[in-house]
Amino acid sequence: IHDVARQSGVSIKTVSRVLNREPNVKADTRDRVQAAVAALHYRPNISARSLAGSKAYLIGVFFDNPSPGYITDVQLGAIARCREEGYHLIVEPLDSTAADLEAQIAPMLATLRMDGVILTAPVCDHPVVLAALEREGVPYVRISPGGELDRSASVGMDDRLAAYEMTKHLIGLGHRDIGFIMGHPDHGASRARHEGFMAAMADSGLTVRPERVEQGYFSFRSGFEAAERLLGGEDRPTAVFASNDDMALGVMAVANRLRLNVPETLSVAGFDDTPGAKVVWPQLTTVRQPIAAMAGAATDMLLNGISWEEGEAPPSKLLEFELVIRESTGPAAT
Amino acid sequence: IHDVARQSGVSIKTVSRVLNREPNVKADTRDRVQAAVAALHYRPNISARSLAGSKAYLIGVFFDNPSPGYITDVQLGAIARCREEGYHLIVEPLDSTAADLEAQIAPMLATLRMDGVILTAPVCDHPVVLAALEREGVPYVRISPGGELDRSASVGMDDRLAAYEMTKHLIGLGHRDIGFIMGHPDHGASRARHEGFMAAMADSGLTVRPERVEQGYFSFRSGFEAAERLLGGEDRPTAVFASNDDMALGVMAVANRLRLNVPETLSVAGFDDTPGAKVVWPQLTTVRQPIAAMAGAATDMLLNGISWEEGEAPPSKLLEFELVIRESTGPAAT
DNA sequence: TTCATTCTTGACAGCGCTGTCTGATTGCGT
DNA sequence: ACGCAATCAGACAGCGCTGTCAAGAATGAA
Repeated sequence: IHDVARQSGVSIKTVSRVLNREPNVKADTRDRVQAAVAALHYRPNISARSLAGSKAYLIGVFFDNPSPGYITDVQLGAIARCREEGYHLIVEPLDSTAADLEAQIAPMLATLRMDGVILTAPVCDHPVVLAALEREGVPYVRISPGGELDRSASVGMDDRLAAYEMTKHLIGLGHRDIGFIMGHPDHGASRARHEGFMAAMADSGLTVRPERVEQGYFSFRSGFEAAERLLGGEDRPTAVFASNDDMALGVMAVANRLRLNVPETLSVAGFDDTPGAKVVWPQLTTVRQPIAAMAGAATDMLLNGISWEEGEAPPSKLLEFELVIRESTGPAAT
Repeated sequence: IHDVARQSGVSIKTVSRVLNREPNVKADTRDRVQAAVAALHYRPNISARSLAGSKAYLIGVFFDNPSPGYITDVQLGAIARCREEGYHLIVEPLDSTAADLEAQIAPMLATLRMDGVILTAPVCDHPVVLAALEREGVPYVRISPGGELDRSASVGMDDRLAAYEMTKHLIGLGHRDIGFIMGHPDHGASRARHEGFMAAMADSGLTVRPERVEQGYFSFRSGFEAAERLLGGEDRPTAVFASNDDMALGVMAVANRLRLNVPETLSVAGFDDTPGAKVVWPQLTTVRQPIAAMAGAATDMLLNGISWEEGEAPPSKLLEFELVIRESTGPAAT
């Protein structure tokens, strides 16, 4: 507080200056102030700072019930960057199906005056949420948005390419008849993954029978049910590629029940590399998303200030994914 | 802001009074103010409130890398209560093995001046964390603490009884030779669960051979390795009770690999009822912890103010658990 | 009716910082 | 030496609320 100013023999404004790393402070005075700060264990009060200044030192993370592993990773990635800059993370789960979404979010935005918010699927594509954010003038960056890429900054990965490569991996193993389980239609990544799958099949001269593509919803149960339809009869694919791990786990469960050996009789591939992927036997071949890194990059954008010219594309960043080949995929049965 | 006061023809102090539900405001004026608030979409600024007043409207959640499902549930449970009171949740992952833990936490406590923090295992038993909290005078409540129950308020469940009942369930199924995998020694619940197991065995006149109790660390891998030791030889138990689901999943993986049918040849029981429990086949018999409810109760305590007389026990709340009997346990092979 | 008591409201200071502006000092070219 | 620009430091107001206190209105008892 003022004690620091007194102890180092400067005005409180100068203390404020060194705390905020403002220019035009002699190295000598800066050192004196920093010494006093350390000696007195002084810590600026965040409320006072945000009231007086323009920054709130708060970053928000909005999500709606995606997998726990996903959101934990996002939080960890974001926090790591926040810490370095003295920011803190506010988490706000949203119910995107609620009728009063607007009423939930608008007051929060107004009271908190956060410096930015990170949006994950599916709220990152929810028009009400985006509109509220824009109206309140809160910068936001979306992680893996499903569309309107030029509406805001975003970070993500090339879901299409990842699905393409995974499909190619399966084809390389000799699979010709591959089942695919789509993700939740509200998640933008679902479409990209589906496209990647279709493209890889087409590029390899393989046709996909319509009944080999099932709609899923990213949940274990939906994967389970889709797999029952896919694998129930005599005429079944030799591999199934599910749009996320939870659904792939559902496929494994069905395979187990049907006594189809994985990977000898049936190969199974997932997407996301959630902790669950290593928890089954055999362990799941999947795609590793750099979730924490994406959240970190999003935080960086927010912290550094995002802005772009009218008519130009907003900043966006595509991070590298990685195919994780484990035991659940193998050569096609001949 | 002031507009509300003007529009409703009262002073800004009166507006503040109705906003804070203070007594001694005529119903008539209150209605007028509320109408103006609604009309103007006025939302009080949280920084100004906490700077001027004594509340920060912020609750913290500290955790160190427990399972994602667990911390997500905690957050959800806490947020639900926070929302009703206009509070917000700050999440702070901690690295309890870091040497500079103190340096991480003290500044944060001082700058944020949170109204309370919720501690989960294992940080809820970390002396440095507790000391820092007490020094800064920040109220905290611990979820499932491992000891020093009279040091702070806490909420939890009866881990010992739950383990006791699960063991009885296994015994009731005819199992006499049961393996047990202990949890992480740093987590307080581990000891209670172990005790419950031992007590149930003893009460049923069963002896536990030392080699039937393995040390685990709550991770899938540790469960996997413990299970390899437990099930590797010819002389194996007919059931394994793991101290949490992740380890139980490890047991299932080993069973799968060893071609031991679950539950015909081997029964497996877990603890926690994480999402993963339903994701394996057969689905896991486990104990459901009311995690969100515990976090909600903890939040309630913080919001209502916790205090207790010197010499008395601090408030604490034990919530109900539930045995979830699914397919992974069955009659002992005869 | 009168006075004491309670209820209801407003004026005002100030929470702990930062933004702005102004003054003091320094450096450098000539 | 002098002047001008660049650099550094301080005074001061005020961010948007709440706490305190005191004044005015209403109520009830005598």
